[in-house]
Amino acid sequence: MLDLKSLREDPEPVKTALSRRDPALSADVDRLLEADRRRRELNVQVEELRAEQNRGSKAVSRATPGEREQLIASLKEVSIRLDELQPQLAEADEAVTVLLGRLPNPPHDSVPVGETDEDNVVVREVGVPPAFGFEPKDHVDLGQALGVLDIDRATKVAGSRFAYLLGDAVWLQWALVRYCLDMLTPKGFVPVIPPVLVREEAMFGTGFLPTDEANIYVTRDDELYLAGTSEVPLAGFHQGEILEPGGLPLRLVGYSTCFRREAGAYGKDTRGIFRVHQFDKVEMFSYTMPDASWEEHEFLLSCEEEIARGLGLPYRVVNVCTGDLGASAAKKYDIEGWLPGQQRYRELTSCSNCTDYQARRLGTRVRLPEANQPVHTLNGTACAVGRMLIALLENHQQEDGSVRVPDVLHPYLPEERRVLTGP
RNA sequence: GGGGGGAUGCCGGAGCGGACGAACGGGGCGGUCUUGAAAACCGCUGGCCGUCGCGAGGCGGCUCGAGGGUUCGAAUCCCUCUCCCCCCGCCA
Repeated sequence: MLDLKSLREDPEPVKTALSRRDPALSADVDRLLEADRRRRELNVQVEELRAEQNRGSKAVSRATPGEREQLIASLKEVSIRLDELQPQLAEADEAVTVLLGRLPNPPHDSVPVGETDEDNVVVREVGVPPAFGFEPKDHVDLGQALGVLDIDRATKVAGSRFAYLLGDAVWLQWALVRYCLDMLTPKGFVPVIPPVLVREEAMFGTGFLPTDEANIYVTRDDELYLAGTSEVPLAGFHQGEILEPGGLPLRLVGYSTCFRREAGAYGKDTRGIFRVHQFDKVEMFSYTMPDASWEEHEFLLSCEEEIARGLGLPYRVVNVCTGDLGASAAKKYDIEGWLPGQQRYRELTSCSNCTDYQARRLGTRVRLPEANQPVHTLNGTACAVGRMLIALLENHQQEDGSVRVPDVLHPYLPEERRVLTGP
């Protein structure tokens, strides 16, 4: 959510920045400012009446019985006028809230303008795609042959875009999770297993509602939403709280199952487990001082790269373009890993600086001498297990169909599971 | 699922229609005293919004779990919702 006060004072920079996402947003800002003007106008009138009412009420309590009746009669007038104005104010208020809630975070100047992921800008490439002396298989062929992946049965039980992970893939998942936690906790991240069913406030606060409503599962009887990422419950953790500056930056690393409807992705990535409705993910989340988030953003990215490098994956870092940014992000880096099965780089992680956008919606502030301010929030994928399994299987496959597990995971695996050889 | 009790400021806890933004205690901050500290004493100490002012700040509104209602006036009365606690049932 934007800061309405500063937007009033100087709308142009925000309009310019938002236009880089979508030129139509400039007009939305104008509509918002108009609604805000009306709201404040009514607000002044209502507050004046209320002040009169408050003064009058005190007078009533002090008045003699004789004066009382007349005073009450004149206050009744005030009360009636308030009854007329208040619904108008409520309406104006609602208009402002809706318009404000729909505006996305203005992108940072360094974000490239573009419409789709095709327009993302490559920041750097790290590692070299492996040269196989044979035709590399994709993760579906590898996984099924190794007996660690069963998609057909998942389709029978749950429908498309689901999978069973079996045997060594399960061990591998625990190893990946431990590897990430062991790397991140010394950097100050506190491990968290959060709720994955959340209320509307958390979904709104993180910016997934209203924009991404179509991609969120909702429970029918309890009005709870299934989180598509633990970013949601991790951001909601300090909802409505005022944090002390000494406690920042505050770093959490969540582990949770994630649920996504993938509406609008029909026909896209239908093979395998690249895009599924349910997967497990280790997610970093930071709360920072308002002036420290850009530094933290680079830090989170460096953590992601450390993990990818440790696992021996060739990857590139891309600066995600305006059209591909989520509503709450001011800037986002994706790490795209090389997938030999697809012969291209695909998104493995993403890392967003949401600046004060989520914090303002969530009411998470930091106590400062002049005035309390919204903190900045950031999130970054440490390991999306499903996609990481794809990358590991495809990059570390050998001619005989076996897969070598990277050394960094060996401490977490029994010796016989350090090379996947299948049944 | 059935029955009962609650939700007040950073924390504890009073108030149960009229000077209540809220007693009292604790904590925190500042000061006096002290070589320093403790103790004692004194003072300060919620959030949000609007408005005026270049500014320090002034004025006003809202806020006693949330939203409605009654009333000239609600922390206090009524309704709905949310959450917490206790008992019974069920249960990983």
